[in-house]
Amino acid sequence: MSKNDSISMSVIRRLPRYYRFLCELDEQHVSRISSTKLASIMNVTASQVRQDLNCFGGFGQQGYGYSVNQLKLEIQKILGLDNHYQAILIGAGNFGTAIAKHLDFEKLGFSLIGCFEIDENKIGEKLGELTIADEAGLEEFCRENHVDAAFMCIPKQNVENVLARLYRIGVRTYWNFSHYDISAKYRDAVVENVHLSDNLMTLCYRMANIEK
Amino acid sequence: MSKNDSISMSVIRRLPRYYRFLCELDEQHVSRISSTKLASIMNVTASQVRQDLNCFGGFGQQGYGYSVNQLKLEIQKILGLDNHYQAILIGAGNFGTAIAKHLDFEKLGFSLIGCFEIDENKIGEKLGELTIADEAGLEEFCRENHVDAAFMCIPKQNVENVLARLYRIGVRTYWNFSHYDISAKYRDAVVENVHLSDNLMTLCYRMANIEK
DNA sequence: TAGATTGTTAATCGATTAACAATC
DNA sequence: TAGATTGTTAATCGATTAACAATC
Repeated sequence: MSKNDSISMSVIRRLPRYYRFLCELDEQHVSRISSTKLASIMNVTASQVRQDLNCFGGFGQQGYGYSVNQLKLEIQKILGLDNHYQAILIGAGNFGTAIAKHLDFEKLGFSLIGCFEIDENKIGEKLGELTIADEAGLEEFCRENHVDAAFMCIPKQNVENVLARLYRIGVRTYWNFSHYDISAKYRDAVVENVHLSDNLMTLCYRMANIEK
Repeated sequence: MSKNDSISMSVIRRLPRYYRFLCELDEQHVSRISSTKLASIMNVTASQVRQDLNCFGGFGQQGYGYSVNQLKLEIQKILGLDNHYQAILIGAGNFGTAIAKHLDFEKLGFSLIGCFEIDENKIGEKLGELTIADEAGLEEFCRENHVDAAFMCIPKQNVENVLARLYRIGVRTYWNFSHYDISAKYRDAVVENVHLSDNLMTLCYRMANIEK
């Protein structure tokens, strides 16, 4: 709605960060903030704050600034965090478990409704509210439940098989922790990759090339 | 060395991805590749590949392309992956454990030499080769061992305390999984953040705004 | 030599910052 | 009204892409 018209990815990827800072300010009962102050807290320019927010509409008020709570809610709506996209976890290893236990999916736009494993020893165990299910039952589950997204927490070599099955049955949005290149195989898939080792290599580079 | 002169972060952050693809090609015994082919595999432009690589020197050969193995080794060297930066893990919860078990630090420029926890139930347990130690012994450990970096895998509210202690004793490079804003507090710290929930929110946005 | 492909310069595109008129 | 601060346009900066001469 409002101004939209395909916002650039640079802006989108900054939104969660705005959201985090606004949530904090809100918790601290700060009711209004200027772009200058917000920018200084976030260590960006005030221009950028105003430009970014204005992609979606005029949330501020001249001479006053922005209402923290209102702006927070606006960004929440823009990000779609009020959704409950039904997601399943593929792989209940250390990573899958960590994610399931530590992220509050309901506040991030998702509901975790299933969890699948190949390791027989884990099948049947509890993971929070969920019972870890046999990956063999994946298709059946997806037929009986509407599944919007899959969180891929399995090693690269196991991705190809499950991915093909998920794609075939219509699950085409993935949060991918593996190094399997999902987008290369399925051009129309919506994929967000988390490449931890890439991130660590960047840290290594920076250590090896101590910045000015 | 060679051409350096402060390479832009956009280029740096692409290096790990080049590295991954080159490692794969190398494993598949592909010995040479042109910028055009590499670009098509990686779904980027050939121009970008050549520009990026040329930031560091002329690794290719006109009319021939690039030697996969040589290029891989060059990038490895540029990223500093041959280092063994001594790192400690702060927090042996689900995340810390997942990271410690799944990442091959030695191939990423690091050696994990210690692991600290506050939870008494976990202290003394094994985590791979390491024994989980009492966080109280952090300073002593850092005095006895050279520590280059800390992997922060503890909840936000616990970061402030440990961080101050780490900083005081001279550990100023952090791989940060928490939402604590390390750079705001310590401007000279070298920090790489992994904000999983930010990433998931971005996925949510994309689902809520299904792209063209 | 002819063909291929790099290294590199120049052109384009997009993102960030600065400036300021509008307005609360 | 005067002061503050936005929304928005224009200027700058940086990153990406295109083009092509150099050269293997």
